[in-house]
Amino acid sequence: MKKTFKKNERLCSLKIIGSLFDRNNSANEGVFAYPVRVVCKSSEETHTQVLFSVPKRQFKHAADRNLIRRRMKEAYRLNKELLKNSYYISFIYVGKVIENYVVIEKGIKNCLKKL
RNA sequence: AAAGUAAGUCGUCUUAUCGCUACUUUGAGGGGUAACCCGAUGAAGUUGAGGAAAGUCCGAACAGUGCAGAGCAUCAUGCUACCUAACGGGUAGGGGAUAAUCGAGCGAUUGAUUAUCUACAGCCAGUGCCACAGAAAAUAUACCGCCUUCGGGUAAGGGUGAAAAGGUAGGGUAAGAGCCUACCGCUUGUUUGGUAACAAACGAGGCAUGGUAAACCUCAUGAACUGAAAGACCAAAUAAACCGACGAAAGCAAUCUCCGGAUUGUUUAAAAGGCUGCUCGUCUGAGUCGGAGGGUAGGUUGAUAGAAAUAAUAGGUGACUAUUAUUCCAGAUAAAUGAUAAGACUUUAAUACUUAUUCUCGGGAUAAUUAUUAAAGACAGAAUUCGGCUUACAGGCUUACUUCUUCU
RNA sequence: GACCACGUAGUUCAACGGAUAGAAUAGAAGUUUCCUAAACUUUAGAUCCGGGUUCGAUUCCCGGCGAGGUCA
Repeated sequence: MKKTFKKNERLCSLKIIGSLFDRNNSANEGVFAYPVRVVCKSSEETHTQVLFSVPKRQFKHAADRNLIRRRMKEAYRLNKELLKNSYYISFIYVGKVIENYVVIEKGIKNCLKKL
């Protein structure tokens, strides 16, 4: 499997995102490994679709949010062969400080292993 | 040479591997009669954040709505000239305030230099406010005082206060007072200089006008409103339904007719609505307004060749402008510029070596050079686009000024 | 992206340009009680920050900072 991350691997549909964050939907499952929280559900499509989110409440500056999102994206790109089935996944950063790349990669790896 | 201040300017770099955005070229194969289309999480190449991209404080472009027009309201600005597409921005100039230094005069006051600041139209159009203190805070009906012919006259003195009815000196007077004189200040007229703000000179007025307009307000100038979630096109979806309130008048003509009427057209009237917030006025006119609810919520465009950038020359004190040449320099949309490794550069700290200075000469302290190790490299991320302003910012460079030290 | 309002004691709110910035609660100390509660007495507490206008600013003006809200 090639280590690419193109447009069709990203989760863009507003409807699916809405259903993913609907608290009443029992199909969603959650996984946690510091500093990342994962909300996901299984999909019928051939590719797994992913979104990354960093809360504005914790990180005020857009430059910080961009940095964290890019590190998470990189970690997912290099480790996504760990996944067997296809999912809709949202990665949410819950750390209070900006962690370096090693810590974020460890968290993403653990999440993907649990799935 | 160092430090500080001000202005301007730059604001990390190189290589490798993996990956992202856009564009160009290519195309295993598939579809189609053909033109051509699709196209491998294909391949190759080029390209990809800022001086503030930020705050959203001003001004425009652009777009929509509206536009017979008039008035009012509302908002903004406010010394002068210029720059500019425009501006509440900038440049140059004028006036003013504060502080320091050096002067002139008995004094009131005032001249020069330097630095900093300056929302700097109008309280002789009107209205309001001016706590406490003080006799009095603006129409001085005078509290004490002074004088008196006992009717009154009088603002010279009265500790206050941010502010007290022009000031200083002299004359004058019953006591006083611009009542009079000189000087200073103020107001005002003329002339001269300057594009103008304004300045200077020569008169005139006895001074009438306390402060406050970042108080209401007046005057002048400007502004129609909304804001890319604007707007245009394509696709998809559906509901001309439901509930409540208000309204649906009359004439003529044509058609249909079960002769009761119904439909359509037209004229007048009218609920209501449009025309920015209001009024006048004006237009449309059989539906209008409100509630609750349903559906859709994808794509293309707007949207990146411009009041563009760079360089040279010319004009201007300057902001800036003109001409010529060259260049094409992000275009994402749940939102592209990243990760890892190695190296360079800069800064800081520690250790070691060497040199210099100094001392209580055991050694220590300070400064500089070199080497090694470690840490750090700011503020901050395009979202339609420009011109400004404001704010954040490690460090480097250039220019000017000031201060002190060393050397010549 | 565009736009709109707000900031006062620990908390919820007041306050014409005139000051010792007020009230209710919460806090602290004391009185009362065998102890606690209630009650009473006392006390310490704040104008988001920096400039300006004014004799004087929580209030007026400008700039920042913070925390909110609206839109198809």
